[in-house]
Amino acid sequence: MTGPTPSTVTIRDVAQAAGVHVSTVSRALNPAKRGLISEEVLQVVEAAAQRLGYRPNRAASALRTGRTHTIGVLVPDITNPVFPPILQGIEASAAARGYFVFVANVADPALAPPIVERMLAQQVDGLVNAIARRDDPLLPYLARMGIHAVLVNRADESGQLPAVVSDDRLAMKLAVEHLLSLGHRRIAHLAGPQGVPTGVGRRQGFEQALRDHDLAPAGVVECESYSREAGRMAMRKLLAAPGRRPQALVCCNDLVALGAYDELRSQGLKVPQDMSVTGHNDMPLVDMVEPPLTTIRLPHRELGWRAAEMLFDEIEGRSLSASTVVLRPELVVRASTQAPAAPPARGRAGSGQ
Amino acid sequence: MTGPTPSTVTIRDVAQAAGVHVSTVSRALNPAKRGLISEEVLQVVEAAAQRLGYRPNRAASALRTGRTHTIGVLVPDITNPVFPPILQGIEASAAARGYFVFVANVADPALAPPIVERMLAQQVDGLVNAIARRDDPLLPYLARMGIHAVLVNRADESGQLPAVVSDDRLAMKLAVEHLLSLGHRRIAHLAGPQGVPTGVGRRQGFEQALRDHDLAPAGVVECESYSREAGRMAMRKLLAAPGRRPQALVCCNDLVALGAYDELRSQGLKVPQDMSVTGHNDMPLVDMVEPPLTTIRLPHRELGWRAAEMLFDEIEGRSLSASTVVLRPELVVRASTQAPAAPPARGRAGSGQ
DNA sequence: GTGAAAGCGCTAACAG
DNA sequence: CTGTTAGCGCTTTCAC
Repeated sequence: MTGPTPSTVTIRDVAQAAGVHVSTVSRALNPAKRGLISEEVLQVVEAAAQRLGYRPNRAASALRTGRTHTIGVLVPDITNPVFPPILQGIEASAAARGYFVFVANVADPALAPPIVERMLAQQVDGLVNAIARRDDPLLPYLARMGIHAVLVNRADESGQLPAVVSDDRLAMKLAVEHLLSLGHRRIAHLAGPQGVPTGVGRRQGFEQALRDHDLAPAGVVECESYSREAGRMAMRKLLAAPGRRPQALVCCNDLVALGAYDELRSQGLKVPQDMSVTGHNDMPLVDMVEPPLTTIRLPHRELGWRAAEMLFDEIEGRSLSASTVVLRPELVVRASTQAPAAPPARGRAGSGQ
Repeated sequence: MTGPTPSTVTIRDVAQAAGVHVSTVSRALNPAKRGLISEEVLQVVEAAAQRLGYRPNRAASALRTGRTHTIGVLVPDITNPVFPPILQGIEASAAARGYFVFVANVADPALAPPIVERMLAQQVDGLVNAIARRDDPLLPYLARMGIHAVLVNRADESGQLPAVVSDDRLAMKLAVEHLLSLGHRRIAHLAGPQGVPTGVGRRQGFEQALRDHDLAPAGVVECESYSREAGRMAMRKLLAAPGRRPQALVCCNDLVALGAYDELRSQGLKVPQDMSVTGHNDMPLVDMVEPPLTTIRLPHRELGWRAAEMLFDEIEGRSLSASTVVLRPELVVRASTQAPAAPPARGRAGSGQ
């Protein structure tokens, strides 16, 4: 924002103005090398650069050094409220370390390979991958090519690439034990798509948590996606199943839980009186829906931040030992969960049993 | 994803493998110039490129051509649900035209100039700016420097840069006339920060809409930001003002409306019985809060898409004539608005008046 | 239609 | 400490 700078002033112009050689300018302007330059020359060069409005050309230095100070981020859907905070964490880390972030919305997994190709053509220094799937061919590809990459939110089950994730088993344990402590015994699960790691991780966590208390699921239905509509369909399926209706429902995600709300309401059932419901993610506004949703809160921003930090460390040669970082989720209790109603036609027992 | 490509294979390697000169390879691989090459050479070159796993180095072509096929996007807060759809639109347009998008979260306007500097150093071909403020020094700077830039969501009041925005006056007119048609006469406004264009545009739109019906605002309070907490504070202020309580409230934004909900509830007032409330943006889940929010829906994704298209056209020399594109918002009626209660101590009149 | 040659702006040996 | 030199990979005149 200093004065009316015309256009392309190069290191050569600065050198000329300062009366030194271009390489001296290069060194003077490079924080890592300015120690090699005498104080007075430094002054002159900086003054000249300032005065001319010099702005280094990263494309040129990239060509020479092979480093662009640029990373790519792959997300499945920016519009899903889980990702903006993750992105924010990544971006904050990048900004702090002088990197820029390409964001690509990879709506269809089939589009991932060409997008990655284009990113590599852009010479990105590394990738943060939030679109990992089970048996994803992209993962071994990245590993084999030696491309710096870190996964976020979804882990790499084959362990080839480092990842930063939330503890899905713990999350499910928290939800299940909360419901158990309320007195529920017939607990069902609306599971995430089994093609993505979080989908299976949470389902297994759910089942394990019940097993730890010698209980079995009162139903598990897989959702086609992590969306409200998919949640509604899954809920419909669950309610149509034979046998006693579950007392409580653990959902793989808040949107799915809200879809379950939709279906329950349309069938004349009330949350939490007729069924307790829990979500996962604690996305914005789930505290304002009716009833406010009991859910699991994830440190999304930190997920992104940590993943980016790992990536930069790797890029810059400070490779860590820890290959997978697991962050702790936490239970947030709201009004969508309560003790089950007393069994009908048996008198109103206390909460004893 | 084709075979175990080692690392840096260049145009030179392809030329050698194909038995032609590098410039021939360059031409053959450039869609705009392949017409200059004979069919058979084309085959050979493409086969060689394929076989060797050649991937063009954009940093090199950028250095040569001055074009990076890269744009920068400046948003104030990725986490605000307004921006992800805008970003999605931008990204979709970019992907379709072979560009990548740097996303920078500019939390503090003071940080904008250095971020823009860094983006220009990265040789971005242009900028989409969603952080314009009133009297923003960045705008004349961009214009003066001849940097390709398009504003989204917030307009440039000085008209120096093209912009794609929603029609804020129309939005307010829709909200106000909806409330008038319900029978409200004492209508107040929680206004957005007057430092940003949307804040003043909506306030003016609100006032104008009332004036068109020979009415005056029943109160206008400015929020410190577009947040729920700021909405709550503003609501508190409005309720503390002397005079009769407004019957209806037009909010600058959904989050602010939800903050108003918070405060109304804590003062024992009910929406919509005691006060009708409208929002703006129709962000996800406002249809699920209690009561579901009447609001104005904006074509956010299209806002982003159009802005990006304008930018690319400008970059590629197809400059448009239209400098500002104004998109139409639409009213979405839900349960937070209803006819005012009959005046107390006057009997229960019908909805006649 | 294809080759030759120069050079985009910068950095990194290698002298001195 | 500073100057010299070469060249990163690609595109683009200019010849032929």
